[in-house]
Amino acid sequence: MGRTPCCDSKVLKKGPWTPDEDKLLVDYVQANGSGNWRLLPKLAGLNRCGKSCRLRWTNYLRPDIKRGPFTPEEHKSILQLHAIVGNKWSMIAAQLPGRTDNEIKNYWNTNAEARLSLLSGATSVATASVAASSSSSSTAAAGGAEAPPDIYLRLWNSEVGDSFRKSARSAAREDQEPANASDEAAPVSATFARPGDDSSAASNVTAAAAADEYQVFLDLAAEDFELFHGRHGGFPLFPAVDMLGETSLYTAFD
DNA sequence: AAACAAATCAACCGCAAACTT
DNA sequence: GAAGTTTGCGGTTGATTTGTT
Repeated sequence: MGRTPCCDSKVLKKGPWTPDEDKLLVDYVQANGSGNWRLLPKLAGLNRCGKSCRLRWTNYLRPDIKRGPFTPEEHKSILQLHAIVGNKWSMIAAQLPGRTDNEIKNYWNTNAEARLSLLSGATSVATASVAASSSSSSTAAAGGAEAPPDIYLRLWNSEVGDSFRKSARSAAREDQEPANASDEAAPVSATFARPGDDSSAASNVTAAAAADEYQVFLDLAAEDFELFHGRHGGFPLFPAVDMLGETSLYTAFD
């Protein structure tokens, strides 16, 4: 799918914004709203590409931006949320009012060393949990199916998931009689088998069925429960950070 | 005070999803 | 449904600031 370059004009300015440019942008957006970012620079009298204007506005000029150092609470939230969703900076930012994805991303990268040293001592538990979540970005980047965040696995293995499996199977039986007598209880290990995960030597029908069920569950969670909103997310039904205490990998950090 | 290194963060780039025609 | 356009995201870069020798 082709696309024209955003900043194809060589005369458009790049680099740091001047106070005058900031004022032009703020005045225009406050008067007219952001609307079409591609047209905005021309309308606002800015010699910038729309992409640059949008970035400047969302990361710096927006009136609700909270500047200054991260509070301990924000720090904790970032650690916990990252353990669950991985490098989904926009999702993390959505849970931290006034903070931008860029700011959080910079903060995270800036503190990488300290983080790693903590993790190195943290974590047999962390490995499993973080692996499930961090793979969401790596597999997605590799073009594979995006792995779900850890919260889905927890839901899947909770009473909610249990209930879902039962209802799904009863529905399947109605569609497909006689029932397969062996499908009653998928092995516990199979509850972690996700589509594409063929690590099990016995990649059998039961595991595949469990994986299919899990995918349906994910679809339901995304579409019907609306756990994920917007382009990539935001999860308004996401538990408050304190509720994630049991999955916190970093409590020793405080 | 000068030179260098490290840390920080604003901004850019390319990609892909979402949207429009 | 296909093609084209716009928007949003995550990764990365590079300029600036701060700290150290």
